[in-house]
Amino acid sequence: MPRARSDEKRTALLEAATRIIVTQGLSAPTARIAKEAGIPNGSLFTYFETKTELFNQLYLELKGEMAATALKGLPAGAEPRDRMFHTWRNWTNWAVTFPEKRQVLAQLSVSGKITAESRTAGHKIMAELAELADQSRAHGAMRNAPLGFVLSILNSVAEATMDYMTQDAANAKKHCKEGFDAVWRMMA
Amino acid sequence: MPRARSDEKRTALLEAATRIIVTQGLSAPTARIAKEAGIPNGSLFTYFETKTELFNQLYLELKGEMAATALKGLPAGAEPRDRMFHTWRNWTNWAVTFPEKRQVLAQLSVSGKITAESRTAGHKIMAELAELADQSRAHGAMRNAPLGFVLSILNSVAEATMDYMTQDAANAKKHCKEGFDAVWRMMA
Amino acid sequence: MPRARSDEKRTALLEAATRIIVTQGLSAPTARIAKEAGIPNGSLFTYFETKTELFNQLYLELKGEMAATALKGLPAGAEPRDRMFHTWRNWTNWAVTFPEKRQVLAQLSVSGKITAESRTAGHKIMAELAELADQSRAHGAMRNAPLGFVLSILNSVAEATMDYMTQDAANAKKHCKEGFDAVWRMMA
Amino acid sequence: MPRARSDEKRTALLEAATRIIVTQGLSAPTARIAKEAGIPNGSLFTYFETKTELFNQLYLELKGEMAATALKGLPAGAEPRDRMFHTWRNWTNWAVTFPEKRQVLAQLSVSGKITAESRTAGHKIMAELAELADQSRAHGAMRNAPLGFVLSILNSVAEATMDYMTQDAANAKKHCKEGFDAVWRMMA
DNA sequence: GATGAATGAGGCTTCATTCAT
DNA sequence: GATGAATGAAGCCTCATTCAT
Repeated sequence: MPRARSDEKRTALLEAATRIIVTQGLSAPTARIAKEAGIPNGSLFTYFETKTELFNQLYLELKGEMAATALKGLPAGAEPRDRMFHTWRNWTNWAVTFPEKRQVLAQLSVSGKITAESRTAGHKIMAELAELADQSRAHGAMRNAPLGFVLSILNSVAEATMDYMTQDAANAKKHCKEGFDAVWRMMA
Repeated sequence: MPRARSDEKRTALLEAATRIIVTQGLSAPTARIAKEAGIPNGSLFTYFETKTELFNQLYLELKGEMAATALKGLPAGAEPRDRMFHTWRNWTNWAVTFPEKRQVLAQLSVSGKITAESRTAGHKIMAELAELADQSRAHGAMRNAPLGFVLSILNSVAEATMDYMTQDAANAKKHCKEGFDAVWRMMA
Repeated sequence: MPRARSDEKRTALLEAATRIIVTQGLSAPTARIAKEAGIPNGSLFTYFETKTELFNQLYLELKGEMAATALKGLPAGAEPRDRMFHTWRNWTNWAVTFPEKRQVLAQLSVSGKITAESRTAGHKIMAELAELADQSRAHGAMRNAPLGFVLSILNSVAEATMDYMTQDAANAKKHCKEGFDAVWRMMA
Repeated sequence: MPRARSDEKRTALLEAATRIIVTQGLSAPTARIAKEAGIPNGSLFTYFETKTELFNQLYLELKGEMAATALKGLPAGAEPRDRMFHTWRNWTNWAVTFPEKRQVLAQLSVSGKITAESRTAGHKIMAELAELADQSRAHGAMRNAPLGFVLSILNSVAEATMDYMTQDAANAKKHCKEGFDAVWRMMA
């Protein structure tokens, strides 16, 4: 694929896709996405070879943004628990602030359209978070469980927490803390 | 007296749908499903008014089977922890034994095609499990958290556990136990 | 076709068809008509071999009712003009009283589903009216025009009059008279 | 620059529709129409959003052509009667020359698929003819009747005349004259 | 490169009619 | 005879992708 000319348009397309997918699902027509981005339908394929390719790039984009947000300002020398909580708070806040992004990421993840390469790349993006989790559980109850399992649980409790924070936004902070405490009890 | 509506065909259709959706996703053609069930395409619509209706009924069917399996043989007088574990084992085993059913249920759940009515009915089906969870956390760390939150976490850890049991079937039993211990630590 | 058992059901079907066709057009499903008549869908075909056959019989039924109403109470010894007006009034009043019947008759007439036999039969039903028209124009301006042409004009002006009477029901009587005067001027 | 929308194809589609509707009625498949126009089935929908939209545009097209033909070469300073007759002759001749167009226009008119907008637009197209009729009846028997009523009658007698001209083409000219005389007697 | 018209395979659903019960 | 489930052909429309301009 030749380097796309305008990065602006690429971004516009990705953002439009997010907005459209939230309301119409993954079966939303590419033409609809292009229109939302203010770009002619045919041009979408100058930026993404296929619809699937668009999905994969969007997946990576969202995952990257999520990870970057989660790890932003991570206190270097702090205790594991504090570092983990810092990340947890950033992470869940991102999800509450951008519920559409989270929802689209979830849809893409189960779509069957995300390639193994994308998933691997996605994991790499989350590597730092994985390391953090590994340190956190190093002396705890799950010290001998497979790390993948721990991460999977961590992730799923995070999802449940985000759900609750979104649903009951007034007490978001409290649910965030509760979720974290639960996770910490479980793994550390 | 005309031919009576055949429950066999309905079931055949539902089972065929499960098999086809696993491999082709929710966008699988209704004609493909009908063919798999050995039934003419038009007849699918005597049993389900629309494709979406088929999805909703399949969702309820699977959820029902899952709940029934989870609660089967629940020891009446036992300790909460034992009752909970009994259920947990049944539940995760069902998922490992019928990975396609689990996968389809997951796909349906995020599809945006499941109506609020179906979701409510689905919750009702899970009511007994909810009660069990409520008793389990009654004196534990999450005694004051909203029950919905607890259930959500319970469910998401179960999902993570099932993933791992399926992935590493040789140690399924161990992962089942680990998952349960983690959950119990969290809520009780 | 064997003589249908119940004339009541036949009539119910014909009346239901009229009601349904008004709102849904001739492409209304036979099942919908049967339902409206309170009769099982398959049974419709006990009374009418095909949908087209139902249309043809309905056509004749409506045409017959229209003609019978138009000629009811025709004063035997009166002047042609009076006889004609009597008929005209009955005719247009029928249309205003049963606009659905008139509309359905119109739809059927242009549908391309009415057989030549039905049309011929329809003309026979209107024969008396034709004779009346023939006498009316016998000494008038159209005395040498083909009778068919005269009838065609008579009919089309009647249609226009009915439209106006229906549209402006408050002055129906006036429009009825105006229409008749116009026709009379034209043919007599 | 992309391919420009081709007016030729649009016209081909409209003409094909006319030909097909004459023989198969309004229920003719869009695919059949596209094929007749030598255009792929999907492309029909780049020119007309829906089948109904195609019908509405065809209706307006035909009505426009009819009106334009009727008023062509209208003698500016002539007597009302002459102006009216000029129009009448053009009008009925058009119908005899293009019986399919007339028939299709009739079918569309009663189809229930023509929107109120289209009808209004159709009336506007006929506005000049309406004015002509208004002048013609200004001092005649129908001077006090609602103009709409007069137009309706004018139109229906025209239809009857066209029928007869088509049916008995050898005497078309005579029937044309007879029809006009009848109308003139009626309104002027 | 940018544009948007063009394509045609394929999907969901409808429905007249038949026929098992 | 009465019933309503069964059938499968067919219709309208959608849409990812291509390509003429």
